[in-house]
Amino acid sequence: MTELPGNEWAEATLATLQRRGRSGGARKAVVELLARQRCCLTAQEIFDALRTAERPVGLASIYRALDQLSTEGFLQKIELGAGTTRYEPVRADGDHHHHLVCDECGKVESFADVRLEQALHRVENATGYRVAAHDVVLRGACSDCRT
Amino acid sequence: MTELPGNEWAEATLATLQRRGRSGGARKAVVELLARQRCCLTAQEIFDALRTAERPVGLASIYRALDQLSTEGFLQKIELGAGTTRYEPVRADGDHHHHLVCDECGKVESFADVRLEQALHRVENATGYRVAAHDVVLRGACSDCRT
DNA sequence: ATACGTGCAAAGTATTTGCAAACGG
DNA sequence: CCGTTTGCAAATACTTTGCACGTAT
Repeated sequence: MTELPGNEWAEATLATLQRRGRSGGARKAVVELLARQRCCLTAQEIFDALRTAERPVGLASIYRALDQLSTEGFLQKIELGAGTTRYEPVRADGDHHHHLVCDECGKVESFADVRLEQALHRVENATGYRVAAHDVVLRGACSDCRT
Repeated sequence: MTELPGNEWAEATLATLQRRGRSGGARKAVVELLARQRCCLTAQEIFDALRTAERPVGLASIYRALDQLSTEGFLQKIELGAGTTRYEPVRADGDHHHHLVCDECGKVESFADVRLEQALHRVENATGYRVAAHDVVLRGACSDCRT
């Protein structure tokens, strides 16, 4: 039986941190919450979720955890243009995706497309940059909101 | 002789606004400054540029102008992930492009790629959304900064 | 013990808003 | 004139930081 992919990521992340002598309850709660999500969360959403359901964690600790985890490559920062930064797990592989935002209702979904990735890689190789990451955001009206 | 593309955009934008009974010196200065840029600017950069060189404009007026102009489709909002929003003219055509950011020095460049656009359009049609815009950002180390 | 983690409150930034005065047709 | 625009200052929203206390090894 394979585990839920989220748990796998959480366990690997926490194990790596612990090996580096970094452990702590607040960060652990953040990691475990993110592992269970299907899409990216904001710091405030994490704060609210942990406050009511699990282990309350100070907002500052959440920001610190998110900053560390994304700097160390466990999380990806995602800017969807609404003034708040979102974060989501960087899972082992096969899960690379991008985001689709509904300008009306704010809904966020994800999508993946192999040909898009191929086109991106071609461009990346042509830039002269050592490209470390790419983000694609599509904005529009979702099927519920298109009038 | 064709005009500079920037002036063309500025004139069309200001003329349209004026037809709608909307005119004013601060917004005009913002439009004319943006028209002369080769890449996207932040509100603060616009403030600084106008303060020293042209017509001083209050920061609040700059934010208001940028908000109106992007809502009305004259400007595109660009989020490059540094916590500040950038804006650039939406020119008539043939200038559709995306951005390349150096994580080390902060430099921003633009690029365009037909095959990337084709891949994006294919994806957009498959989403079920009415996609109004798309943004692509590549991040990495530029040729000067890659060690 | 020693280094890391955490929460709170205070400080910072980026952006928005209320309002009275100035402007434009 | 009358609606729009502007600048200032105050307010807001998000995020970061200083610091004293708590925790893990």
